[in-house]
Amino acid sequence: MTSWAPDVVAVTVDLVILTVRDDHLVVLVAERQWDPFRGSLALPGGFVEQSESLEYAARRVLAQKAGLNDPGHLEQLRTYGEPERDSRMRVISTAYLSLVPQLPEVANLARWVPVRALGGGGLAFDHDRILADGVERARAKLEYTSLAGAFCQEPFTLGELRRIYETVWGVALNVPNFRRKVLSTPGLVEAIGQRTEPGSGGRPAQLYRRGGAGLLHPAMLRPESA
Amino acid sequence: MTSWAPDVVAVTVDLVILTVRDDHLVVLVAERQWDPFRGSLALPGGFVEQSESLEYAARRVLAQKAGLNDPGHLEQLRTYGEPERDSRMRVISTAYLSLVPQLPEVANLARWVPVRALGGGGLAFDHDRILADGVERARAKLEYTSLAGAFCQEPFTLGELRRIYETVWGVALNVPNFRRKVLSTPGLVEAIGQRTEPGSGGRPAQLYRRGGAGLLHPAMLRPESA
DNA sequence: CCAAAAGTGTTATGTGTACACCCATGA
DNA sequence: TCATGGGTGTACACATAACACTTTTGG
Repeated sequence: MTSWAPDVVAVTVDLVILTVRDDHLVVLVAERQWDPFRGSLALPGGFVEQSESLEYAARRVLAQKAGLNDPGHLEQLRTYGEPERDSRMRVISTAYLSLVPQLPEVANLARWVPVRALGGGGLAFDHDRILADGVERARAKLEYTSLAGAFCQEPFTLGELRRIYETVWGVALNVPNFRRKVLSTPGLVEAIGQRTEPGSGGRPAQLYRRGGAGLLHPAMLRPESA
Repeated sequence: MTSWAPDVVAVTVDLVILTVRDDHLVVLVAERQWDPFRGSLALPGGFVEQSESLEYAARRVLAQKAGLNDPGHLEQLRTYGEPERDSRMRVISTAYLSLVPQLPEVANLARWVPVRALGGGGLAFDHDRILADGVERARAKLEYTSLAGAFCQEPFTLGELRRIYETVWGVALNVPNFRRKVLSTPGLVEAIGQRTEPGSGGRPAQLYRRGGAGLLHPAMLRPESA
């Protein structure tokens, strides 16, 4: 046994937190207070502490920087480790993807920005790439999982659920066929036996909550994507 | 600016290297020479050096420990960062998944072991979990990508390609339907206009090479999995 | 009355699946 | 002639896509 020791690096977590507001897919970003990239927008993130797991660190950042104590959905996205991605030191970052319902208000210095407004550029570090990966993951998983429900506040109508798909995918879906597809997929949604209060024109809709199924068989296919 | 400094941890890469040999899905493992887990089997891995990217580190380990200089396929799998996963120090590990053709021989101290022989237990650290994640990723990606070709040495027959799917998925596929499915998927395979030499009974088969397509539309569905 | 959103019915089209059958080779 | 693997044809079940139509609300 020698006195050799491995190189050490700093490890962070960065969060892609998505929700749908006013028919726009929006992401939570914060303005950086210090260099590098002072004044630029960046994804919420933080260093991983010695005795916490990566997921625990992600939940801590979610609570501290976004005020979210119960993320509807949280999954690991990918790890980014290019040597020059942070000019200060060697930092590798494990990104997490969180999908939350519309409810959260702007927290601290963070705010919601439409993904399309960022247009693939403008975030600090390699966060444009991380955001793009997160959005693509979310789009893909709507197809074969029940993840769209994570964007909805319960109870929800099938119209609200459909607008989630349409917003995230950026396409229009056929209304009657969407309804049949959702209802014929076991465990995707469960009717709670109530209707919306009439109030804004149109027939009151039945209300649903998320079902127990995680994976969809067969998948909900998106039309040739936009 | 204060003198605060982030916690630092060691970062490693671990590799799940899969291939198909004799109709078995096998993984490359090495016997550990030092504690902890001395004598146990573990996935090939190594520390990430200061100035190399994670993927570069994975390629270096692939070359050094497995003698593979041109992996057919290499992708990031997931990052594992539980605080107690390595008793010596805080180590987080980014796992990579590599799929290679049958050709490679056993290298150095590493050897091929059927995944089913490990039976979900027996590897050092949390490598059972990493292996399970890698196998599940490979199984899933056969469905919607052209990844099965990465297991084949070119040129290959449709029968060989079919046995890849059957071995990885652990199911039997309908022979005529598999053929039509593969040939009707644009860019999956390309005929090279030659046949196998007759020699072992049965009609000589046409030979193919991998096509340019990465994603399959529509997907190759696996029967209810085994 | 019309507009808007929910919800139902029907039909064409395409894809997956099952199975019968033929072809080319070795033993 | 049989066994083995390659390769073709065909019919049925099922899912999607397109569109016409009805229901229930507000203006």
